[in-house]
Amino acid sequence: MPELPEVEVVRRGLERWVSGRTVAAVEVLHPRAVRRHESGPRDFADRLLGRRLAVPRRRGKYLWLPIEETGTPRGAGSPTLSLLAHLGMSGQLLIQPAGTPDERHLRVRISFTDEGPGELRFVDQRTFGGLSLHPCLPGEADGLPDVMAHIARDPLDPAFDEDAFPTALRSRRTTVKRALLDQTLISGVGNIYADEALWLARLHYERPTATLTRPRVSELLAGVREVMAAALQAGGTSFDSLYVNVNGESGYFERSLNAYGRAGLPCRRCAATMRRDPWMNRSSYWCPGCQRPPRARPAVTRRPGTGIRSA
DNA sequence: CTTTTCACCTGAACGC
DNA sequence: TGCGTTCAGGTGAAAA
Repeated sequence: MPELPEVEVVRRGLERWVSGRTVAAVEVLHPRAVRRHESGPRDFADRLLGRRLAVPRRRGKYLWLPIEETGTPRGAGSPTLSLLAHLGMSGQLLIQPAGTPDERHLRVRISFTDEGPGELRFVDQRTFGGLSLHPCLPGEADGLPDVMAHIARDPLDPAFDEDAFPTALRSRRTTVKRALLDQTLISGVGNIYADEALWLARLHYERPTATLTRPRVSELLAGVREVMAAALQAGGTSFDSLYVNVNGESGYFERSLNAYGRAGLPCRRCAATMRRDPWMNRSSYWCPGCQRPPRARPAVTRRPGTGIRSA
């Protein structure tokens, strides 16, 4: 289940093995893998052919390779087209020597004009992920695809707005975990690292965002960064065997997880028995000892002219 | 406009 | 053994 750290590991792999290479052939083995490319698989392949891929970029869980302009000096101007990749639940980008037997769930193969280390393969069992080509937002030097305009900056982005985040989170009328998973508010956080960050910040996932003070939100953000930094340090982590990094090596990190997957086990901080709650067709893992559930409050109604009163 | 729900997908694990 | 059910969960369209 790739979240930001895993995607960053893949980005680094692509930077090393794919940057600067020219596309020689594109084979789409499953049309669903390029469904976000609206002009279809044929157009996807045609547009990539003969183009050179620039240094990959990332925002949250999205990864893209700007297409270098042809006929202009390298580095001149901003890119106008980018190859966007999202790994979804089970996507992998693999570098494989030509001739390596196809993976069972191989969806797209991109080969290059040079000898190089091999071809780029997009493998995805559940086909939630995919590849697509998009125009870039004008003026974006990084070639940000236009379809990503609504994706917030992630907490490892130097341009992430520290001051605006607590205000924005507190103004959402929802609960704190929902807010963490809202990619238009903060990107890159998925179910696993959300639970980890909440555990670090001693916050229950159902805490209404409006009840958090700005300092508490900042602590939570620090928790998000801490768990992401640790995962990145460990080489991008996911214990789901479906996740493999760009070179095909699995990343494993479960020993470092304090909340996710630990139902029935003692909390590493207070020794209380960890719990798993069904939550939005998913799971939330939490410690009843140090992440106190919010007290059930009476419903609050707003009436024009009378301010806020309890029902 | 904001917030919530649900379809999309496959395969491992599990219960009977 | 085999069959049906549950679970995993990011995204965005649709609904509320």
